[in-house]
Amino acid sequence: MPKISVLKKSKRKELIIEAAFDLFASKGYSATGIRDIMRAANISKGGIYVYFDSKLDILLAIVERMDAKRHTIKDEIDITDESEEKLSSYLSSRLKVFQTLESQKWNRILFEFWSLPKENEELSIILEKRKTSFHSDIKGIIQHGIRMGVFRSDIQMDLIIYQVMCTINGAALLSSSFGNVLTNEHISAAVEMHIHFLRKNNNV
Amino acid sequence: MPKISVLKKSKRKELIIEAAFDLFASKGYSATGIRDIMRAANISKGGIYVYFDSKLDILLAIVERMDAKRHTIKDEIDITDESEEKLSSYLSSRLKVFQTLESQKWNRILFEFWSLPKENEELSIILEKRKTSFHSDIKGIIQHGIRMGVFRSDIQMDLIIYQVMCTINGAALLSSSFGNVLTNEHISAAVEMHIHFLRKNNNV
Amino acid sequence: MPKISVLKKSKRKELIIEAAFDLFASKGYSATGIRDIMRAANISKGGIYVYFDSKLDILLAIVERMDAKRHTIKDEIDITDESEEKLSSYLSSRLKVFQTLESQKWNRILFEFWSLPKENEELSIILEKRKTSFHSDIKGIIQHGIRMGVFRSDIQMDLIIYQVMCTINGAALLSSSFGNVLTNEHISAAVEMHIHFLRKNNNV
Amino acid sequence: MPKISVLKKSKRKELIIEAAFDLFASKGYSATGIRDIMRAANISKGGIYVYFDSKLDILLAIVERMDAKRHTIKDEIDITDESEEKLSSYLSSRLKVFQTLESQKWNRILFEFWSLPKENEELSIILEKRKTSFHSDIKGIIQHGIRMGVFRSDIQMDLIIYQVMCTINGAALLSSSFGNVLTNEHISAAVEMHIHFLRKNNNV
DNA sequence: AATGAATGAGCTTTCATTCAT
DNA sequence: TATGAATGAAAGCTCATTCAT
Repeated sequence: MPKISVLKKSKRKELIIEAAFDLFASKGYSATGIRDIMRAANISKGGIYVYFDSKLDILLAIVERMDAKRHTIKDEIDITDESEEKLSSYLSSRLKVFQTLESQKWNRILFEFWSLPKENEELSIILEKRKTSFHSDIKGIIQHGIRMGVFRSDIQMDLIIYQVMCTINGAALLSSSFGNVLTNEHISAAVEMHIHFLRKNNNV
Repeated sequence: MPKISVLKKSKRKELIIEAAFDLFASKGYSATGIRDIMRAANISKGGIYVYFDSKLDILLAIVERMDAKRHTIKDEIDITDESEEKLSSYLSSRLKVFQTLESQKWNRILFEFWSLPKENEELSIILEKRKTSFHSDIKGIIQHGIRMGVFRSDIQMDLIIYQVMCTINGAALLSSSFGNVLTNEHISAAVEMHIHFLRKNNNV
Repeated sequence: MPKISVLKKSKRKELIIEAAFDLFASKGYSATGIRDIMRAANISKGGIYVYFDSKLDILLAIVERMDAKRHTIKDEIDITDESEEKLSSYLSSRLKVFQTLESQKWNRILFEFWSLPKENEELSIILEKRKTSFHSDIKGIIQHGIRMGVFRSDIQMDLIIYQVMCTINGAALLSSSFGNVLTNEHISAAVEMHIHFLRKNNNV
Repeated sequence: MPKISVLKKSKRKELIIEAAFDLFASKGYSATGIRDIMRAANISKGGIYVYFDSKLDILLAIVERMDAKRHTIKDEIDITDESEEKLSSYLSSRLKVFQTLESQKWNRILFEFWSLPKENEELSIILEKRKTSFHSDIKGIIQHGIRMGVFRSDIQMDLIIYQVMCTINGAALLSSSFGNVLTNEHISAAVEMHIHFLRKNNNV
């Protein structure tokens, strides 16, 4: 049996994560067996347990990565200052992510766990945190817009946050699970609609 | 004599479907075992296989039912005539459904399978059909609005359909899996935003 | 595949216990696999789990039996009244048991768990109880003898109990694990020695 | 130069044996993993296999050592001459050993293998030898006592040997596995009882 | 129609051992 | 000599499904 000892330890771990990521995305976490990962990563059954304590541990490593990337996106957006642009840029950044294949895979994995009961506490906490920070991100942006006098203040904060979250989550679902490609035009239209609705001097 | 046993038979089947429906919604399809269903439906293990060929078969029966109900909703809406109202009523009807516990359960089940579509061909076809008819429903309503001269025509049909689907699916996800309660205010705001965006004499 | 459905449920359970008992005695508990038991009991892997929750559960069932039998022995002895005879009869009954093949098997299983660390709490408690009741049985008999004036009272109770326990446990070990056959002569000699040592008018 | 490395080598080996000895005694042989030994001996997994061919090989090395020590004990006793004292001193020496922590550890290891003798042939032979030499040691001492006219000759040799072995093995079991501390008083009582039984002018 | 004992492929995980470095 | 990543057989156990009753 050939031993790929040329690959460094970290490379091997990376390989397993990537293989598992693809499999979790396409077959689903619970339908993916350690055997599948082992075959895809070209490693023996026991070999996987050198790098990970359990199947769940592999998932957690994947989720950690997703989180790291998500933070990167938010940080990039935070630099912009003008309020209306801030929402536009936040929304379109978030949606643009869904155009990547990687994000589509991520979302598939996420949906499996969001829709399932809290099997694992650690995971539940991570996902709950994601949701909360998601919510507060949007809140912050919109509040800022209102304070700046660009957004109307006669609308309940909660309602608009809900709507933005609907759009983002809906787009995530459509692009990742339903196979509807999300084009730049779709994104622009979505952004336009939300801004339009929020803008102050809108004669309704 | 035979009529009673037929009735009894269908009652038993009904019982299994209902038990499975609750379990699939709360624990998830793959996490639900035949044992769980058997206990919940107060039937023996072998007894289930009198009415269903497999666990998947139970799911399929559930999905079929969901489809039947969905059509009912659409048919009710089709009666209204005036265009703007038509979209309002379609959208709010669709969203209102998500306020019911039953729909939340349905969505949980659906999401598990939307995110893992390739497992079973039969199921994939059903879900694909749902999506297509969903799409054409919205298309029809908006086209009608444009023809009526109430909706602006300078916008690409595809984009607005996508947006409506995002909102609906996002609301489904939020209400069923994320635990965000969908109030009438949320619905009104969502409807308002979409109508606002589509209305003809909107000075952008 | 032939189904031995003629055998009643309890018979099947009995079969598994007996197969496991023999295997645990000859190969040891931890060296015996579920697969070994399954083959010996002519049952499928899953079939064992119809009757027992785990491998440990099988062992516990065996230990329960042992306990039941042990109590029978003690109860039989309790009937005798005259003190010296009481110890003789207790000691020789206990030792005679070691002549049976079944007891030898039991002891082998016991020794594996007595010498091993407390892997399972439930088992530890059972074994600890056995030891305690063992100790108090002997104590009761000897105290009675002293009260009756047949045994000398100048000896420390603790020492004689320890000696009796040494002899019994040593005989158990020799007969079950070392293969030394325990004859009636051995038993008589052992009894004689202990009585001799305990008798009142012994000029030391 | 080579001498130092030989010394180092044996030190390493020593270290492994000691670590394994403690672990086998406390956790049991089969429950102790190579990982445990490796950590306790501060050596890498592969490193162990430089000095030992297998886990069993480590055990064999431990058993060999035990044997060496046992012979030392017997040799020390052989010097004494007067018969009654000879047995007293043999018995009490043997029992006194059980007061040491090291011997308790040894016994725990031994009991695990005495009760499962067929696993390894080499080990079986060693243990069988131990038993035989044990037997002949006692035989020699008692025969000598009879020849000297101190012990009665109306008793079957076999029976008394069996009894002595019972006491010794019983004490080993009680002290090492049952946690019953063996005091000097226990030992004296045991010796006294045996001598008492064997002495010539005993009016039974 | 209904039961539940029985099946066996499948699961994740462990572990003594090997071997390229 | 020493390392530890890699191996793969085997472990205990689960579960949808079958089938004699």
